[in-house]
Amino acid sequence: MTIEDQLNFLRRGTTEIISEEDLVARLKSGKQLRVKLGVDPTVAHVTLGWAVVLRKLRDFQRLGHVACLIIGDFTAQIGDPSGKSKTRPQLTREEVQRNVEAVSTQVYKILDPDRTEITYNGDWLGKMDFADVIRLTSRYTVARILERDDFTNRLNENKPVAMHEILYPLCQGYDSIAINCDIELGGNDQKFNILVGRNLMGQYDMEPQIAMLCPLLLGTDGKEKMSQSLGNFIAITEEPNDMYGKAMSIPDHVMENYFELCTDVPVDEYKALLKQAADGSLNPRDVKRRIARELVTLYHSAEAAEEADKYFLETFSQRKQPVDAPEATIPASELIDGYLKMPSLISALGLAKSNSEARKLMEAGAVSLDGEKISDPVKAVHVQELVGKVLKVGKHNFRKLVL
RNA sequence: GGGGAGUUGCCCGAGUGGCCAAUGGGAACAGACUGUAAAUCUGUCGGCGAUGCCUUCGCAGGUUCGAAUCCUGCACUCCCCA
Repeated sequence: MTIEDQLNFLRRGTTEIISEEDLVARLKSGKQLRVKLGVDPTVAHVTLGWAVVLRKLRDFQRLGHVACLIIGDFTAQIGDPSGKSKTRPQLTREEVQRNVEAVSTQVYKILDPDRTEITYNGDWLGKMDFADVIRLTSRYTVARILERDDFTNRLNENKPVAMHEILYPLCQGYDSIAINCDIELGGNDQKFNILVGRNLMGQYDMEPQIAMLCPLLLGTDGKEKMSQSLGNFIAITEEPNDMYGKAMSIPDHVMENYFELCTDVPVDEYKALLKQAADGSLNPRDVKRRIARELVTLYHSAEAAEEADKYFLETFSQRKQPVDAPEATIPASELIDGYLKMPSLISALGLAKSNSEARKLMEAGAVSLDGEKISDPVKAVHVQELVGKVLKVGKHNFRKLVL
């Protein structure tokens, strides 16, 4: 691959490279580059949004470079203020530990383990004493920290900004000092933090890192960035049918975003598909099916993608009952002389949060048995009327009832 | 250190003694419609063995037949002054 080809390959799905000349120079040097990505284990799932930068990191690995993944076990306890309009709750050690365990295996669904170094920033941040912290803070000014919109906005709105939050960029910047990488990757919202790292490296007489920024993936709502706290996310560990279904629920206008950032479909190819969808020669739904299939293929397999596609067409497009709905055992504890009430069954099967919710769903006509609506929540039903039938709650949930 | 304002359900935000499980908006969920969506219309939006009962309006006490609403203390936040 020529340098030009490498650059084009790396450019896909980035918004900004600071600076591109530096990147070219380092690619030309021919040495194995170290590429830093810091992630805070604040959540227990790797989402597609997070996968965007992981995939970019993997792109570097494919070119023979090394991924330096920093698990922010220390910084997770502070909470990154980026893009946040309020102070984030500080996580406890136990919560962080749980997330670390979950996440550190999930990342290998994307990364090549042989070219990945994982470090924990608690190893250096956790060892600093107060004097070290003071020394670090003396390298940056209050005015420069307050340049950040997240803080000025909050100050203008008379909302609190806690002291520890303004230390966050310095913590992340210190990570860059600690592991001294060539490049730091991050989402667009990380620009400020990454540039702080770049500046600090200069202060410590190091070659400043190159900042490489990826756009933020929009969530399945098509409005906000994908995040676990907003619930608009797709996790890479999601079951094939769920992953497929969620992908199908994204609004049309974010399809390009998903193609570019979440799949390996060549640019020319997806542009052509989107054009056809726009001029009406192709049903946008079928373009979206392509995205859904690509995703399931990436994180499961091509076969799983085919099956999810089939399942989707049957249950959603044709509104049929799936041939093989997951089985659910009717809990014996719900039975009184062989009878039970539907709301308690529905909540016992986890299809509603409470009996009340189940009752309300029934009254709204959201519950059916073998295609027949049942809306009387009070009526006692005998098990024999249920066994072998398919219970549907809402539009997505089917359960074949067994004893 | 002094003075002032505030804390309500997932979020924003009404409510200043009974008609309050608490107006309104957003989110979410469900129904109809559809291309799966979006948009639109409709309904739901604390819990329960449910024409009733139980727990909610920062936390803890108190006044009252009765408190989200009044009093006391505590915690937290913001503003102005120093």
